Amino acid sequence: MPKVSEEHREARRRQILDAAWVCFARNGFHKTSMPDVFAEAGLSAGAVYRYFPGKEALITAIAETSMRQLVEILDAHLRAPDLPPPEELLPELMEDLTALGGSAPAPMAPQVWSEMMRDPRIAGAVAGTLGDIQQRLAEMCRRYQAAGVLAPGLDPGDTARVLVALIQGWIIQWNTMGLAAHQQITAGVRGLLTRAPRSATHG
Amino acid sequence: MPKVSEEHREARRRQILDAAWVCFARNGFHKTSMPDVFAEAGLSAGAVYRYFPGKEALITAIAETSMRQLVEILDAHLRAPDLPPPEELLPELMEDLTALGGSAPAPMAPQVWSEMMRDPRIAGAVAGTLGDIQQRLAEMCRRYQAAGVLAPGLDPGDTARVLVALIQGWIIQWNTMGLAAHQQITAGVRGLLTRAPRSATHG
DNA sequence: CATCGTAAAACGAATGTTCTTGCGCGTGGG
DNA sequence: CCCACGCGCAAGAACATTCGTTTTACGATG
Repeated sequence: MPKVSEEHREARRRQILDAAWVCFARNGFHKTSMPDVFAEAGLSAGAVYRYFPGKEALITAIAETSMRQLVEILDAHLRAPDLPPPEELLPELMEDLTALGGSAPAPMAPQVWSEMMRDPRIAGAVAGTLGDIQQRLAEMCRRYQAAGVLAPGLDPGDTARVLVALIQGWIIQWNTMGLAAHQQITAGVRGLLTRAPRSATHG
Repeated sequence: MPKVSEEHREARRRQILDAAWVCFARNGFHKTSMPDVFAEAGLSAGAVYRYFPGKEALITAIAETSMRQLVEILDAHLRAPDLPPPEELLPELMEDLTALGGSAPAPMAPQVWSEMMRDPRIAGAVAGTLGDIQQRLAEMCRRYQAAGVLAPGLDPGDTARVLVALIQGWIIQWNTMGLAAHQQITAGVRGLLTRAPRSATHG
């Protein structure tokens, strides 16, 4: 017989995860101690350990959430009746990502990608979500090809992987080198894609 | 009066840095303990601390070195009489990077980029080198434009930043998702750039 | 009354760093 | 030329913290 409502339990989980998010974004996974999370959550050690078995569970949950944010943004664009022009797609995605948080997009992402290399549990929890991202971008490529604004000879899956890589590097540069780098990349992408191979000109 | 030759001292530094490189590549910066480095170097704690003030000095030195590797590869290409065709440039760079180490290129890079966000000393040590990389790529863009294989309207600096982002994401995906991802990106880049805006068709 | 949460203490393990010790070689007095 | 001295180098035990986690006892609450 539960003594508190299920919503209360879920709210506590969120409270803890939100606190962990703040701490991880501020100091990184490794330089964040569990007492840091306790303090940020305003909870005691016992309370946190009642909801999560340990620090690694917090990390994997946060890592998976951070990647899923991008999937949801892509889904929102896919649900819309039509996509922005190709040269505006990535800039819009970056703007949406920035709107989620602070001044730079996805501040958790670089350390997630770094951690994937050495922590199989994080890799397992995140790899599927990265595949989802690629799949959404491939679908967008197909739509562009159907609309005649992208060369039909391009493989959507391969092209999507290139876009994933570009997004990853974009996020890294925005987070490490600041807004100026972001604006340069925006200009560069617009310049490249407004001259990009389209069905109409290369079909 | 030094009791050992200067070459001996420099050899010891290299010995320690090489050991740190192996440890950091294997377990990451944070999951590598100083005793790990001692063991890998075959030296004692006192010996290592005689040559480096602490762990952070090792990290920054390794981080800077790892980024400079890419600069040197780019310089090698710039010294050559002519560049490969644009669609082969990035694949060749990735091959050169892979030749330096194991099965994936620049295994240190993702954690360096992640660490830049939170450690100002690493950011300071690496930002300049990243700027060097961008500058080399911009020079390559200018050469391509002069050769008429890249649209002259593109800003070399902005385009170079896009290439940096693409390389960063490429390295991440190769390291985290394996060789299959690399091959997909290679195919995607070739597909995009063989249809890329060139002076001859858009001039 | 069972449960949830708190506060605090304690846990062993592991961390980065320092300290003390002694080995070994270059050097200066014989 | 030889030998013992002395110093730089390295070793590795020992340092104080800090870590993640568990446990304790106690109060609040449904």
